[in-house]
Amino acid sequence: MSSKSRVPTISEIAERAGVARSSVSRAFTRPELLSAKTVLRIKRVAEELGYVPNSSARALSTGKTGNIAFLVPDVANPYFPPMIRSAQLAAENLDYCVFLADFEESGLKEEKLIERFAGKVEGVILISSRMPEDRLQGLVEKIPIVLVNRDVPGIPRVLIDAGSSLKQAVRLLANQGHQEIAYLSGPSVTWTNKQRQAAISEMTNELGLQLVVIPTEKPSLESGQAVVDKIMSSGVTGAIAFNDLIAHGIMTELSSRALGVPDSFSIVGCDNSISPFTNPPLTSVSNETTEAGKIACEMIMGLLGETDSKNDQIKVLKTLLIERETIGPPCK
Amino acid sequence: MSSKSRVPTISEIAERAGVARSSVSRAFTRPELLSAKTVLRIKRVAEELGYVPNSSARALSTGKTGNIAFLVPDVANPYFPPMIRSAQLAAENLDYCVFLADFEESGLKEEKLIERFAGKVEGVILISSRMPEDRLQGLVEKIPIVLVNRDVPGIPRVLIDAGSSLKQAVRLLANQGHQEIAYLSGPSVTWTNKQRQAAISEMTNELGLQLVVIPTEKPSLESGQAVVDKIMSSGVTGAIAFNDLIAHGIMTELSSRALGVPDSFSIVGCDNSISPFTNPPLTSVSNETTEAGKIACEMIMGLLGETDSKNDQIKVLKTLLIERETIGPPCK
DNA sequence: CCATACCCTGCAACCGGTTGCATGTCAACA
DNA sequence: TGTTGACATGCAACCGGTTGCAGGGTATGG
Repeated sequence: MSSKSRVPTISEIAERAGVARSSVSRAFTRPELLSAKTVLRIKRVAEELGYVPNSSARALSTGKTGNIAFLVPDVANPYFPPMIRSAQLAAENLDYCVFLADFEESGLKEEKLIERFAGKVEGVILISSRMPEDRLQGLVEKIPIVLVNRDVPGIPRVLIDAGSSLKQAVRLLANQGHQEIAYLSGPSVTWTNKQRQAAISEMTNELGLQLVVIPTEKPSLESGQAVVDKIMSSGVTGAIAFNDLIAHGIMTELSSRALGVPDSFSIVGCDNSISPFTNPPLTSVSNETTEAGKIACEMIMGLLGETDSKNDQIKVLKTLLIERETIGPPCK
Repeated sequence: MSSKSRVPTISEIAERAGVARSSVSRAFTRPELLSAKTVLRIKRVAEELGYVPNSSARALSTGKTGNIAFLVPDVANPYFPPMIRSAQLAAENLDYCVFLADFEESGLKEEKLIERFAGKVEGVILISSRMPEDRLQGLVEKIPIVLVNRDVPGIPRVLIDAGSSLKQAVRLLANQGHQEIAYLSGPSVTWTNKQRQAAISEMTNELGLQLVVIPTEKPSLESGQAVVDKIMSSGVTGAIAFNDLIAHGIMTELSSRALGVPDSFSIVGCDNSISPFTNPPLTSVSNETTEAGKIACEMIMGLLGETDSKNDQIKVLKTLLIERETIGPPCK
């Protein structure tokens, strides 16, 4: 047990510098109220003694902790890290620190985590929240919340709209001659999944294609691999997956059965997370997750009065279909 | 600006329940000191009013914030998220919250972040720290620190030893007939890179192979792609990369030049992060990052007196070479 | 030379819990 | 029935900052 050298308090600095405690406080928070000379002297003494303001004490008297929480369904899903990073960066620029937590795709755990963070943060950013709408509405009374990829009226939110890109993907498949395609759906409660499925469904109807919806257990590689049998027996010739991980799982499994993509089967991913690096490169929907994280953070800061809140209650980000090499004509 | 309903304080609960403030406090922290009846009454009132203890106030008087910080060089590198998740989970079980920050592979930023967190956390877990050793030694006087993949005497640390697995990989390449191989090195200041390079170098010497060390700019896919020209002109017939990302970048670039793996070139990755999913599946070194995160967290808790500290100053985790399909005979 | 105003600094209360110590109550025991 | 001690609760100081208000000093203008 190494003995930590104790940090000096405001009182010790005050004594050493021959001023009142309040002056020391002001030297750090509102130096314009003191004479330049005094500020300098105090800062010198503080430096010398290695003074660091105690943030619990500061938080107690100001009521501001300088922290926010960032909750994601699964840190290991490559969709989220870029968002985490950009949000953290944005927070850092305003001297905020960010707690990260993984709620493991569970609305219950999500709620528990929020409760735990409640006293420690000034606001919460919820990514792909699984909580029931009424609980969210209740929560928002107690703490500022910003949602990403969840559409609840009255709560500030950032939505990434993959709809038009997915419609374009359907059209692409139709142009190649596909008549029956599958949608490998993601977590059924999420806004993201509902929105993606709706867009695809709308477009297949419009073009007169047959759509088969096949649920997956999790938006992971493993779930993609596991669902290949169902795809094969459904008779479809192409598929759009909820995300790149599922799509890639399918590619891997097909490949192990000596079925090539796109020769034997066409496939489209979503999120552009790992798609540039698959072999062959996966056609996918690119979205600005980095931008989304940044905006979400700015929204929270707006709610906290740290930045000018333009009171943008909702921000929708566009996406782009990136055509690569996994779509071809149907193979029967 | 939605009006947040104010949280009641201990005083209001006390008044409503007809007891002293201290009793309310004890009802939550040391209920065994009060009669069961009183505890019940207080808790009921608290529940009713939606009381949540103010953690800043608690932190101020106890000196314990209940937070730790977890710093990684790059959140988006798939090597780290599993570690982040397991550490967070372990912390959560002991009622700790974890701050996450990305120091962008920079020792300077790392130091700045630690400074910022200093007052807010009880301890810091540093992953692949880039800070100079003397700075770390200085830091450890001020705050409990646990290192992962950095070997500084006197500071508790978790090391993932890929050495023996990489030696095995060299042997595998030698058995296939390779005479000259390359090591695509990672961030030069990191313990991980030094250790990996040393192991490979030792084994190539022992087996009489020629080793070419080719530096990469970052441990990323892009850097892997960028370095293919150098590899080709070096005349080697196989390579071991610092990590899977670099290895996969190389595979992608080779593939776009119509050079197949392992027919035209043999390659080995490290970390087993994306290797199961590349095409062809990449031979790589598997390591227990999940375990490492958990252990690091337990070590910190040990330092904080939360768990029995077995005073394990150092923990080394073994690795395993996973043979897949990217090693073949040399092609000249 | 005095009044006025401004600038700088100190005083003291406050933020919301925690905790050592004192006090009061009641049961058990002699 | 008086003494002892365990148990339950209250009192008040304390953690380390922040901030409204008051007061002293100095410059400025009449």
